[in-house]
Amino acid sequence: MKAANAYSADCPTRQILDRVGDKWAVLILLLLRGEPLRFNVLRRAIEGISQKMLSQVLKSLERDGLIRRRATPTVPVTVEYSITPLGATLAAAVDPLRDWAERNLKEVLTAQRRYDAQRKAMAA
Amino acid sequence: MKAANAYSADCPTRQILDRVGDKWAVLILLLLRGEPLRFNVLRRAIEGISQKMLSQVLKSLERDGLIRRRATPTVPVTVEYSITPLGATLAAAVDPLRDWAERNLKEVLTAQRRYDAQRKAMAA
DNA sequence: CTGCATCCTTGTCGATACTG
DNA sequence: CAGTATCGACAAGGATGCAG
Repeated sequence: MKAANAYSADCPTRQILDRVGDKWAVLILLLLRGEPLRFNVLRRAIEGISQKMLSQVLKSLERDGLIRRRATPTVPVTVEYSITPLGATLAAAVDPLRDWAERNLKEVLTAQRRYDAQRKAMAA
Repeated sequence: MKAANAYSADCPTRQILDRVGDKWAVLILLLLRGEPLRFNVLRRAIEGISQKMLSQVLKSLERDGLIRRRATPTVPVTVEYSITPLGATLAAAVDPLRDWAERNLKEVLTAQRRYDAQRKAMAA
């Protein structure tokens, strides 16, 4: 009931959370689930991501074996990113979370307002 | 406006991901699922978290309505954190992710080694 | 025991410019 | 088109000390 279910620094949950914790990574994974996409298509699909971040995260996802990069030597080059079977299983595991977000965001926002209002009242 | 399946900055998925992206928050949520816990118990259960971070994240979780804080006016004061029904549903949504982590961490690590080895070979 | 305030180091990330 | 390189601003996060 206590120390038994502690979370050591190297437990799988924490290692994966470090990656899923990257919001960009998850968004990319979800987008690629539908079909392979090109660099600039992803860039435009994800509002606010910089080209540096996109490049970085794509590389990281490829390293983890979650997506695959395929360059075709046209001029100029075109590069397609696609999800791997492993990546697809992760995306599926993220689905419940996305569903939860859509169903409960409003309630979370309400709780925040309540909390803030109460704190403000106490300050006064 | 954006493409049909783009992720705008204010979509629920991104807002929740910003919170779940906090690895500490998720760990705390999972720990509290079992039973209410005190501050220092949590601190010890989560290897490597600083007291500052713990304090910060707990407050944030409370604000979001995901956990509840209850102080009993003993001397010295003792504080218990417990999960709310809303928080419990989020924890449940995170479960598939934790399962995925445990089942697939090894494969991810393998992919990383493969990737690194290949890059090293190309550098040479 | 449970925190908040302060300082300070470190890393993160956007902006910009340039290459194949 | 698809990146890499560099710089600088900014914020996250650890350490410490103090308070309720």
